[in-house]
Amino acid sequence: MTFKIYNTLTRQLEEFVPAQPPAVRMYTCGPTVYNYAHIGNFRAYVFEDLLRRQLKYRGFAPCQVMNLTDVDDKTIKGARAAGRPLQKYTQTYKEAFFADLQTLNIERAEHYPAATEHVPEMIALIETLFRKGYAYRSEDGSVYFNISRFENYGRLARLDLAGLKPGARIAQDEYLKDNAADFALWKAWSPEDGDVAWDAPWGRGRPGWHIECSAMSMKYLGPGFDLHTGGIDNIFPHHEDEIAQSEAATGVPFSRYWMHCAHLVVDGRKMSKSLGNFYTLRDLLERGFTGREIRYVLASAHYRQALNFTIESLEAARAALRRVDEFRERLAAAAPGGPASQPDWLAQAHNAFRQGMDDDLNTAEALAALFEMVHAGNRLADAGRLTPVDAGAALAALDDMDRVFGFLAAPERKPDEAVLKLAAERQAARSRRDWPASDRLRGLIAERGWLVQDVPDGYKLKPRA
RNA sequence: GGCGCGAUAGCCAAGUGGUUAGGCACGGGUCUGCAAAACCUGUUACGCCGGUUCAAUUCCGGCUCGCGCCUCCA
Repeated sequence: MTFKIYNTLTRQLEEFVPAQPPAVRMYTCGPTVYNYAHIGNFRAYVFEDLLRRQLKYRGFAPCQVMNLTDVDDKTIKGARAAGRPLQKYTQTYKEAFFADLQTLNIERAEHYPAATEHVPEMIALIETLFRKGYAYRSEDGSVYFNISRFENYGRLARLDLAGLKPGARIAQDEYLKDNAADFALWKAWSPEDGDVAWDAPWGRGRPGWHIECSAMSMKYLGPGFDLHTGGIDNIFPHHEDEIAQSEAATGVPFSRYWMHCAHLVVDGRKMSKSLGNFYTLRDLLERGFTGREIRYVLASAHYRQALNFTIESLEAARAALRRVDEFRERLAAAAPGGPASQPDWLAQAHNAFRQGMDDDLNTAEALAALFEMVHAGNRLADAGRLTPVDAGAALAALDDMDRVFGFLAAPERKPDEAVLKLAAERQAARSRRDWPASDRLRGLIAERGWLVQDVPDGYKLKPRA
């Protein structure tokens, strides 16, 4: 069995074979730090995290670079509006971004280069493009890439240049380019930029968005690398432009595999502030959902399929995870231990999990395999036929699957003294068969966020979540 | 206009030329002082019209509806 992925470049399912296994050099387009990232952004980051974890699971050693765009139109505008220096402004959102990654149990990449710290590299790259005749300076001091010089332009997006229709989205008079389809490598300083500017041989200004990713990927991964990922909307123009710039400058193929994550919609509609269906991660946490539940929802659909995100799906995630947690608890209670075992029901589920993930990260299939395992294990346990050895093996399988899923481990929460005391009082009331007092105490405990469950030999306290 | 994607049960969501995906919700049951939780169990769906085929939700064609991108949106 091999790890297959859908390569946007060829529009085909391909076996993933990095240039120098086990190393995998991968670049993932990161956030523009002008605001809190929203749930749609995080779908892409969770997808990339699943990919990263799957690579590790398969024995690869990823070196992942995720850029932080901390200078562009939006960051400059946002900083001005906030009346703060650009660096201070973006710092706030960089920190929020990393906190959010942690909330979602997203593993850290090896490198998080910030655009503002790599301007010299970008200038050098643009100089190379000048030298090779791909770049030109316009009257106002901006620099553009001449796409007519790059014959493969449009290959990734499958766009026919002749079919490009200059439409409403392009302000023809905004920039002074030779060809409307040319894109900016460098933007000449304008008064709105304030003190956000760098000196370059061709004039003062700031780098364009695309050149940032080319310069930083080359610096950390070399001129050509294995895998590049991002949101589907980045295919054109961002990734197309990255390819053009990079290959024009280096003469070697840029990324060999490209993977793109489909969009997330909320309640079946594109997320937008005016529809009131726009969520940041923080919004959802404030509503009482956990990062774990959110991660589950984001991971539960195939990454190339539009994901319909709803509050109900978060509630479904909560219930599904509770079931996994109960199963895990049950396994742990079976006093597992002894020699390793691999009963059929477990091997089957475990294999189905691997096959699902190997098949272009089919998380929905892998998740189904997980629940097949829960189901089979519970049945055996109910029948009193789950041996401690098999329970231990099942626990190990859960942990193994969680290397990729990253949401199977139940967070530990301990009730405080007051709750423990109430629960003890309730138990006392129960033993003297004082049901009204017992029920009243159950209510008090619930108010403190805990659920009492009566079990044969006493009671259990569960967070109400 | 160009390129591309989708339509699967109440909701979410895989997949397959014939054999139960899975989750949530709901019904029934076990357990329980009552509950809750948990577990077991049940509900057999593939937009429309043609075609190919012994057999189509799956392949082909058309249609309808919805969505994305088409110059700096994950």
